[in-house]
Order: sequence, then structure tokens, then C-alpha cells
Amino acid sequence: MAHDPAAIPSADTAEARLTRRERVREATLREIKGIARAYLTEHGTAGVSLRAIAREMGMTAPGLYRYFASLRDLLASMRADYFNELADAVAAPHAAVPADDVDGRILASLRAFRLWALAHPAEFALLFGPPGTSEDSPNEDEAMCAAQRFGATFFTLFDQLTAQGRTVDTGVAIPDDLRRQLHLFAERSGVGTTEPPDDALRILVSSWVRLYGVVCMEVFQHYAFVMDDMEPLFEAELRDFMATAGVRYTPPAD
Amino acid sequence: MAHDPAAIPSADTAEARLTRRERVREATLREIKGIARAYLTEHGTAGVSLRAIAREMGMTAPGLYRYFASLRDLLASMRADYFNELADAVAAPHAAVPADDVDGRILASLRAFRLWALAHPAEFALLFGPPGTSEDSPNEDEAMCAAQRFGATFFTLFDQLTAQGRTVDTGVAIPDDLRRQLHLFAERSGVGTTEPPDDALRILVSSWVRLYGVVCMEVFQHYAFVMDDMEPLFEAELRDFMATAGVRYTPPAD
DNA sequence: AGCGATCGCTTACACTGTTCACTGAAGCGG
DNA sequence: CCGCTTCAGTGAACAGTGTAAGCGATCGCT
Repeated sequence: MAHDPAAIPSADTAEARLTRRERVREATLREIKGIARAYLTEHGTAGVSLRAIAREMGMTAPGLYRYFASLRDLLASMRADYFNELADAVAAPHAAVPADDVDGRILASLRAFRLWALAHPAEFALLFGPPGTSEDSPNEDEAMCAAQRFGATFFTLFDQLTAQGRTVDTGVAIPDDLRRQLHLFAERSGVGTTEPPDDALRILVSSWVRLYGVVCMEVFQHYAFVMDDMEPLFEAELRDFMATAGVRYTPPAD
Repeated sequence: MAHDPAAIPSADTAEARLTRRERVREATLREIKGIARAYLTEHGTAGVSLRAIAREMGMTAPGLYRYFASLRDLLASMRADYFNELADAVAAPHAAVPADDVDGRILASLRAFRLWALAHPAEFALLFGPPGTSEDSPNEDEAMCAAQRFGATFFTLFDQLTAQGRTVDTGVAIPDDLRRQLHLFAERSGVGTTEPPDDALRILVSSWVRLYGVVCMEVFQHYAFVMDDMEPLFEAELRDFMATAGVRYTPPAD
């Protein structure tokens, strides 16, 4: 906190590399987002309101427009943050798994994804639920970018798998139209620095669809009245679609 | 329209079995929902507002509270309607498929589900998206009931399949905890008048998860920037998980 | 010291859901 | 046919919401 007045501001710590103005700006920006995050987790996406945030900060709502172009823009910025945090959360368990155990890392990451979603249902809904009215805000690009970064976390794991030639032969022919879409997916999503075989792409996409399906159902509580605990189903699905990818399944550590 | 004044109102057509008061009430109720539906399709769930509906009807917002306990209640009532319509939409193609062709009927129904979702994205989000703040409205029960009716459409098809002993042996052992959840699912969801084998339940649930996954991803446009056309992927997934259920896949008619 | 960018406020508009007290008309029993 | 009840719908009000425009003040740099 105490800042040496003799020091040149632009040559200090990494945090003070910005001008004072920029620093306080960054601070209030974080404060805004911090309060917005609290509202999101407690009251859902619809519960995030500029006026409520401003009130809690001791300022008025129009003042927030110096920081965000609109409420939608604030939410877009938050989506970017959450995507980055989710990417971290999904990469975090790698520290506990040896680097050469790709199977273990994949399983750990996919379980981390589910756990993050369960621990942050409102945030998950914001990221993976239905899109709002699609008007592009300044921060929408950042959200997209962060989403891509999140995807990349899985893609690198997947690349390590295909590099080992581990993906199982499905035995089912891939129709031409699907093949074209898979190639589109590969080039646009940034997966496959080394171009993966079509079967592998097919398995990757299918696995993601299945993971997305179970987790969505659990978080959105569509089976709540019909199943007590979704974890057995999740693990069963995990085991199934990981088998198609040639990944050795091991039950969760607990 | 012209009504014989001599006829006893309570012994007329099925529609006029109600008193005049009840009839006009039902009429305005339908008008409310009709306008609400238009707003939903055009502006999404957040775009449905009591005041806008009232304005369009030439009345004031508080008047609507004679018909619905709250905005949430109106939405719950709409969910019930849409679930029923979706159930119809999913059963509709059965008319074009012979009754003994269970495979054809299942494929047709699942494709109808996707097409309905694509044609009604906002409605789909209302039914299958993240749940709102879960305070129970009077019409919430009806929505639940309708959702069950929708599920039953698939379950009867599935029952016909298991009755023929068609479901393929997965070869994978079902863990005890999953088995317990599957049995819970079976008894609470009303599937299986004749108790289906565990493997079949496993396949049913897994298939639904995968169907839900692809359709959600397509409707919520999570692959929009990475794939042009989701139909090939949908058909591939359909083919895959239908194979596990022992269903003979045939490509769409077009 | 002055000047310009930025910040936050005030005011205002146009909305939203919901409650309460009230009017007016329609339906029903005598 | 009259009176009573029921109920649809209104007006006003409360408590919120996002957003645009204009105005001071303040901060930081020259």
C-alpha cells in the first residue's frame, strides 16, 4: 500500500506499471465485478442489476457506464472471467497427476468441470445456458476468446492422446457431410496442432456433447425429481465415452 | 357463434358445457397466453411482460392477476402448454410410420424433437434451460405433469423396444449405486409398465442425455462459430446411441 | 498554473412486477 | 323484477429496473 514517492511509477512493480488513474480505475472495475459476481451467485443472471451494484458501492447507476457500455456488456465481461476461471479449475488437478498419465489428467479435468458446474450453477448457466439477445457488446469478443481458451485446455489433453495414437477405431464410417463439419471444427477451434484423424475428431466432439449433456441435466436439475444422485450416472457416462477414446477409466479417488 | 336462446346452456356442445362466465374467462385466458407466446418467441423469456400483454389487450396489468398469480405463474402455465405441444409434435410423425415399425417411429420422434427445438428456440430454452428462481406457483404442478406426459411419449416407444427384447447387451457391468438410481428413475418417471432390465434403463437414460446434449448445443448455439451445420453431428449421434439400443438406423427421408 | 480527459452525479424517460381499494357489471336466488 | 353476491377490471401507488443527456468537480500532465 505505502508507495515510495520518489520511485518512478512506470518502473515499479508489475501492478504499478500503470498510472495512478489506471490503477484506481482497475480497482473500481474489480469492485463492480466483485459485487456483480455476488449477485449472480445469489440471485442468478436476472438478479444482476446495475442499480443494485451502484447502491452497494455508494454511487449511482449512470456512473457505472464509465466502466461498462451496458448491463449486457458487464455480463459479457463476467463471462470472460468465468471462462478463464473455469479453464484454471479444469487444469488445476493436473498438479496432482504426473504429466505422463494423460488418462488420469483427462479424467481429473472432466470431473473438475462437473464439480465446478455444481458449485457454480448460476455461473454455469451464464456460460453454457441459452444465449441472451445477441447484440454484440465490446466485451463479447473477450468472452469468446476466453471460451476458446477454456476449450483449448481440453484440446491439448486430447492432442496428447492422439499423439499417442490412442483413440480407438470406431468401426463406423464417417459420412462426408459430417467429415466436412469436423474439419471446420478442427480448423476454427484450434484443436490439433498436428492434424488429428477424423475418427479422433468424431470422438472428441461426441465426448464433449455427452459431457455437456450430463452436466447440464444435473445443474439444470432436469432429473431432480427422478434421481437422487447424478454422480453414478455421470461416472458411467464418463467411463463409456472415455472408453471410445481409448482412455483407461479409473474410479474417482475420494 | 349464433346461440339458440331456447337451448339449455349446460346441455349444448362440449364447449358450451361451461357457464357463459367460464367461457369468456377461458377466452381471455387464451388471449393472454396467445400474446404471451408471441412475446416469448420474439423476445425470449425475459421479454414476456404482464404490462406489455395487458397493453396489447387494451387492459391494465393488475387485471391479469385475476388469471395468473404472478408472471412466474404465467410462465409456468405456458411451460405446461409447450410440454403438451412438444409431446404432440413428437408423436405426430407416428401417423406416417406403420405401428409395427418401432425403429422408424423412434427415429422419427427423436428427429421431430430436434426440429421442434430448432423451430422454437425460446420455448425450448424455457422448457429445458436453466430453472428460474424456484418458487412454486399454482401452475408449476401442471408444468411438471405435462413434462411427465412428454417423457411418457418416449417411454412407451422404449417399452415397445424392451418388450421385444431388443436392447443390446452392453457388456459393461452396472455399479450398484447407478443401479439404485436407475430403479429410482424407473419408478418415479413411470417408465416400464413391465419392469425393464437394468441394461435397458441404462441405455434409455444415456440416450436421453446424448440427445439432450446435441440438441441443447445446437439450439443454444455453442458450436455456431465452429460448425456450420449441426445436422450431420446430430445424425451421427443418433445413429450411435440408437445402435446401443438395438435400433436399426435409417437416414432421414427428406 | 492551466488545461483536458475522465469521473461521477443529477435529472429524466420509459419501462417492469405487484398490492390495495374501488367501481361497475354480470349472474343468481327469491 | 329486485336485491345481493361474485368477480372482472381500473387507478393510484410502491419499489424497482436500464439508459441517455448534461453538468461539475477532480485528477494528472504539460
